[in-house]
Amino acid sequence: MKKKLSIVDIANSLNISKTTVSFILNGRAQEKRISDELVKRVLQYVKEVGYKPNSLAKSLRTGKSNIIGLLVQDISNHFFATIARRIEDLAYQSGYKIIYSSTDNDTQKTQELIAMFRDRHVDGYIITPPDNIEEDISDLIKDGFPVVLFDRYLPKVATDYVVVDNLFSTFNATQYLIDKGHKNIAFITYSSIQTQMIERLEGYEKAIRQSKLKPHIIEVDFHATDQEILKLILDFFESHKDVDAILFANNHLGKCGLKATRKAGKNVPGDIALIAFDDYELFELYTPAVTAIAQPIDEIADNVIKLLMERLNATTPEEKNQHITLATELIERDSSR
Amino acid sequence: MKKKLSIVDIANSLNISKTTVSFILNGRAQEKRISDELVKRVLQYVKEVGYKPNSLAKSLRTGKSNIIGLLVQDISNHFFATIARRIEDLAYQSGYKIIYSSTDNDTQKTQELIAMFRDRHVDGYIITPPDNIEEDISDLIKDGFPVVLFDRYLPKVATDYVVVDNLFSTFNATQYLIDKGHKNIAFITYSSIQTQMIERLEGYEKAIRQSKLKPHIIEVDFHATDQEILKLILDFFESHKDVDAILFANNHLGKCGLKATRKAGKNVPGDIALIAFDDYELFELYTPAVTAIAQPIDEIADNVIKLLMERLNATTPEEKNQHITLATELIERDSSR
DNA sequence: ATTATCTACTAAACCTGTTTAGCATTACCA
DNA sequence: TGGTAATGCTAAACAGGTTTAGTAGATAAT
Repeated sequence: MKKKLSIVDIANSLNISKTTVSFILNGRAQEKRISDELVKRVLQYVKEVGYKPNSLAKSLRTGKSNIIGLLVQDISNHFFATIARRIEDLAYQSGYKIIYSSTDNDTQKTQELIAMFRDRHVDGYIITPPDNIEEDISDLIKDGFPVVLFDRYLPKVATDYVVVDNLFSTFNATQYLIDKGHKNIAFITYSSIQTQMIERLEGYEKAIRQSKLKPHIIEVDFHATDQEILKLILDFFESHKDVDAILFANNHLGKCGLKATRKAGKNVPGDIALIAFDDYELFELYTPAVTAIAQPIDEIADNVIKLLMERLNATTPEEKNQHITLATELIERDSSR
Repeated sequence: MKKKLSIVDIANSLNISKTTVSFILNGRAQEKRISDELVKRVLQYVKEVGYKPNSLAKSLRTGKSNIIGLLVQDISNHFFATIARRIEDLAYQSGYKIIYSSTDNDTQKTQELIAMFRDRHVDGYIITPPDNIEEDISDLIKDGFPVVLFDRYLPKVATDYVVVDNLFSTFNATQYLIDKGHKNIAFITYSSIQTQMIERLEGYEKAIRQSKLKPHIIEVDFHATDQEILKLILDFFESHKDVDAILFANNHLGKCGLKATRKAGKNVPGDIALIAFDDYELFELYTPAVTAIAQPIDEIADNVIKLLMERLNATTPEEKNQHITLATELIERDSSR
């Protein structure tokens, strides 16, 4: 095991001060009037022996880490995993590393994770905020950390965010079902105060209201197991035999919905039409293929990173916040034809 | 913004030395003969003002970080995402945080990531190794870092690992198809020198050989796109009309296989029976439901963490390595009936 | 000749903890 | 009473970088 070299070793080997080495390695040679000849000699030697500065020491002194903290609701969920993956790649290209973790929508866990990230001197934050986290996020911002939210935002917190046009998406999907002649359209969602969920509900309600139809809303507890969700939906089928279409507020509910319709022996779309929010391969390959509201995953990731990089590279803290709302796409498939 | 407290602030406020504070906070009060009265006073005050030691400074001095580096092939793949999620939870319970990243099976990227992890003073490593990474992993081990591999292992590197019984799994699945009367069973895999892939191929070949059947093996390049894989399979269907069963070497190939059989208009399992390695919800919900070799995801994660924790807590470096091989389960569904 | 300016560096402080070595007191013992 | 041991705590070194403040010597300006 070759012992790791330190900047002092480099300085000693070249008989110069570690200050000089530090200046050169940080590109401040010109500014500090280090001769070109010495710069070349140091760079050459450093390359030769493969010296890499200890980033802990660096972070300790500078307060910067070149690390971005990414907090998603659940990394094992396809939507978040894919976005996380792309964010990771993009950040990497800009010289940043990512630390990520799942919040589980658990406020306390999120608080602990934020504390850990702060402690680790993370440079910026990308977060899908759980409930009641406003204060912690505000503190981050107050303390000058760049924060970008996505998927949802916090109305009471002024910060950058990237979301999709949830209200229009469900309005449009519901209208689509109405246009197909469906009269009893149900909406299955989580009971949540998060913006994306509220907006999706509003979009549904707006379309239903406009057409003077009767709303059917099932709210599922966020911590309900798949079994419980399944049972809830099956019970709903029992008590609402007239429902002829369902809109699911996210991919997980959609998946449970598929299980439920199958178990109930419903013919899709003959007996009942289905539309899910957030497309993924299951909906594409399922028989019959499921109509879905596809979120622009790559675009979301691209914009999140773009906003964060702008803030990280800004010399003065930008005062006004940027809010990006992206369009979704209704992908029509067999389940709603 | 309240400025972050340092151990010096604590010491000054209490008019004692920061050494004393450090000893107390690290539970070395008894050993260092600090009076119980003072211990109580310090602990009380620290709690009161909410002081948390700066972990960067701590890591810099001690060389320990309470962070585990997790390198999986692709975090957006369901199998890895789920394992990563569970590993994260388990590590968290033991007081460790996880930094994870995707290797993409790219050797150079993996080397860079390992360098970054080392640099960040990560305490231990969990890795699904790509090709040609033997030397880097050996270096880690030589330098005393706990390393646990999973999903595959490196025959030339002596370390702990957790894998499944790949050979038996595919042997068993192939035999299952043979018992059903299939005569022309194909195996679709990646051209890979990784142990898990080699073993899966061997299991298939062994069963085919025992029954004196003719092997049909398609090897797909790891970097092939879904489109290319699809085309390859469709071409294979064209040129091998007699094939009546396919075993896929992993979930992604299985997914492409579903698309292919659908596109080719094949009746499953009438025309052709399918079995996929590595179960997930798509296979469960697809019509017809796909028979799959289910890996014990939770058990894999549990054992990986168990092995790593044993090494992390060991006072002396354990000489002999532990190799854990877990059983898979063949989940019979419609696609092979 | 003296002062100012510039060049090319560097010593020492700093970031925030941990760890080593050691220093007063008091207690104990012969 | 003098020597040893135990008690209770601390100063300073250390981890490995960055940054501030400054220095020695050469050149230019007054």
